[in-house]
Amino acid sequence: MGRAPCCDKANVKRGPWSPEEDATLKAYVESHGTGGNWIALPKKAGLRRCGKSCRLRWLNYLRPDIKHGGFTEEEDNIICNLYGQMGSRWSAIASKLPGRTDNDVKNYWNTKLKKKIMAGKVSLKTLTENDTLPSTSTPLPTNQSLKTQNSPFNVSPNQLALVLPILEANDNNAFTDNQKNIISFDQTKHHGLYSPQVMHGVSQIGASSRINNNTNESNSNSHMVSLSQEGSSSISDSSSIAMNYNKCVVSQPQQQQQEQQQHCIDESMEMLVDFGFGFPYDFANCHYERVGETFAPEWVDFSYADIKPH
DNA sequence: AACAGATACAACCGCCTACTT
DNA sequence: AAAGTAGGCGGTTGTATCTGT
Repeated sequence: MGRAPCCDKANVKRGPWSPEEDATLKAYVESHGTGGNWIALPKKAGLRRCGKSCRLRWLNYLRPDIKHGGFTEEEDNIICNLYGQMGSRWSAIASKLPGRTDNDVKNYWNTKLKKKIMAGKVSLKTLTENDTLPSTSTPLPTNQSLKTQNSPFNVSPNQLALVLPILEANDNNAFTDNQKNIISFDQTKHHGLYSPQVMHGVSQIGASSRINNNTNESNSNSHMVSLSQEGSSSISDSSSIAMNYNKCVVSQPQQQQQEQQQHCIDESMEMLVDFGFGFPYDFANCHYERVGETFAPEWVDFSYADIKPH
């Protein structure tokens, strides 16, 4: 049984607010305050609206100090920097922008700012090894700790995305039928889509061998992307877990090639994972190299951020 | 002028958390 | 301590408006 609804949906008005409703709510809140109880407020104010709806209307639209539209360049930069540091914590980001609401910032990001970044008009702060992660996250595990990680359940959600593929790496059946509702896209056609500003390089889990997909041993350039939203026409930022199973060559530094040649050709997993950071950190392309019986992450390439299928 | 598709943004939904009983 | 509840939040949807054909 689900949770009880906050109001009687059949008897409350929904949809856009009329000027009269706005005036009623504004007058009531200005003269009485919210009373610390939004659920009871609409009845007291004489509105046929859900309390949550009233709260949202007040906070996002009617509050006297609200600014609408016309984000400045300075605000763009603040949003980009904060997003780079904390991801899609819109409320926290909006709190640094006087007069802006979380909804406003979120909409602005989704409809305009993201495109500006992709066009290279605004740069996004890139995490480096010296940067700290958002305070709500524990640091990403080191390469070593990931390799020996047995249980994903004592780590943060951000880490979970990194650990899950290891557990499921050998098991294509770990994915549900819905997840196998797959769009394939060609890496070679998307490799140049991202702007230089959008995260590429190697994550904190450490750099090592890079996998060369352009060799004959590489059996496919086709990556499989599972959708979390059936029927969606594009991969959303929050789509999670995609996979491809490849046989490919691991490039090694010249001097090591001869002695390690027998290890150079190996099976690897490549995965698109959701780190929970939101764009552009989603869709890191994780490469996993077989180590003994398990797969261990070798490097993470963020260059696939925000790719779209064709 | 009419239509289709894209865009912007307001509003809703449902989950999570903190607080109260 | 457990259960119930409201507030807060991020993700998603609905719809009005804009733009291109």
